[in-house]
Amino acid sequence: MLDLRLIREKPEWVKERLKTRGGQYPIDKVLQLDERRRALLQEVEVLRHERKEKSEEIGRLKKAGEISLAQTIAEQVRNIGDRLKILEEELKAVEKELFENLAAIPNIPHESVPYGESDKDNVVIKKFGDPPSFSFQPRPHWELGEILGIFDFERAAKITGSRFTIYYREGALLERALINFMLDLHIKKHRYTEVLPPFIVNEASMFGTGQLPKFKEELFKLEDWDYYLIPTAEVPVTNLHRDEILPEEILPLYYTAYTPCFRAEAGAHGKDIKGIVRQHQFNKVELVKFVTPETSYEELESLLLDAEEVLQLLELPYRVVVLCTGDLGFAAAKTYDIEVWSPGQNRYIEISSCSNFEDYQARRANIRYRPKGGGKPRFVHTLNGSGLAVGRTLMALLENYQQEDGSVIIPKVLHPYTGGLTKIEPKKS
RNA sequence: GGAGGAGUGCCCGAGUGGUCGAAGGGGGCCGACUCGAAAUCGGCUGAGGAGGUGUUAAGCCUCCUCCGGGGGUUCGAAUCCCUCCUCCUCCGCCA
Repeated sequence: MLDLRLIREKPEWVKERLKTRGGQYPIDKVLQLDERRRALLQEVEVLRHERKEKSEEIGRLKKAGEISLAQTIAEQVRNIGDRLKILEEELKAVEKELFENLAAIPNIPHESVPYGESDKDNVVIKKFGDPPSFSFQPRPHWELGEILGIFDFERAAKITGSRFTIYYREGALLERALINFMLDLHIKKHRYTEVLPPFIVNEASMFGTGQLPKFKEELFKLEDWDYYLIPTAEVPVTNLHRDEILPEEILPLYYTAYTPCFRAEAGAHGKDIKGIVRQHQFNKVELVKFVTPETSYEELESLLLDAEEVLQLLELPYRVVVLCTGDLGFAAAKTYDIEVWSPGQNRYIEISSCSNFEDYQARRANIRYRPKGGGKPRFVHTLNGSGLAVGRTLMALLENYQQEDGSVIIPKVLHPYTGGLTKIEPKKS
């Protein structure tokens, strides 16, 4: 949520900055409702004050035994009450509409974000490693999965439906190894605090991070409950501190969480239908930070490096792009995507998204901190990034470490997590 | 799932229709005492919003809202009624 005061004071600047995202946002509507709200509020407050004073007067008169005078005044106050009721209802309606419109406005892109209309305008800012060269035609991971006997899409479709996968043996082991490897790296080396949150959250949490109300069609909702399956650990972890005032001394807070993620993938028909790239359920290790406003852009850079290190240690080639204004997510002010190289599909595929939300989520979720030495609470800045999407990491690992016979070498850093397994051999059958 | 009990400020805790944004205590901050500290004494110490003053600052002033959430009764609600949520105790069930 944007600061209403900012919109009130610099409407033209806000409009101009939001124009870079493309799309239409109800700034004028907000301004108009804000004005109406304040006019009504003043009227209401005058009446409330009058009612309060007269009610107190009645109390005094009754105590003094002036019953009939008290009744006369009570009659007057009833009239005030009737008028108030009408005005308060109108005020409430205006506030609701104002809130809804304000909540529909996305975050303002940071000034360092390049202008652009779509993902084609994103800018590559760094590359790590070179795509490996193969003496044979590298296979996509779903073919390797077949050879190795570690994926089962058919039975997953039977049990649930499309876009679900079953992992067997080394596939399941490797997924588990990757989760533990990533968590250990972030916990021990990068000093994040491990969290294992609920995978189902309520509506207020979804609102806090910006998934609701606008992106409902991308979520799985539990029938007859106002509960949703999380699309990312960002939701429960950022909402850890919803409606809290944190002492500045404990900032910055770093959290890492492994969770499954559930996404409806509405509007993705026909996209990435093969393999494990786009699933309704996938595993992810997430990084979340709560920081002071002054440090949030440095924190974004270090968050990105923390995520990148996973790929560096796995020796998987990747590049980092900065999302342009037109491709930026709703709540983000700036986002870096990490894209890993897929030899089997001959393209870079997004494996992490690291964003600074500034105070946009903090305002929606009411997450503040008390400055050192006291003073008014201020909104924190929140950040998060994948560290990393586990399924896609497994995909990259299979494709980049594949051998001609379909076997796959397991990189050294994972050996402590695979019980000594160093290579996956083709299934004998 | 059934039966009871409870939710008040940073924490504990009083308040059951009128001047209560809320006694008292703890904690924290400031000051006095002290070479310094402890103890003691004094003062200050919730959040949000609207308006005024001020350089669209700090500060100051006036007012409104908030005693788990929402709704209602009343001239007036922390206090009465309804409803939802959360926590605790007992029973049942269960991994």
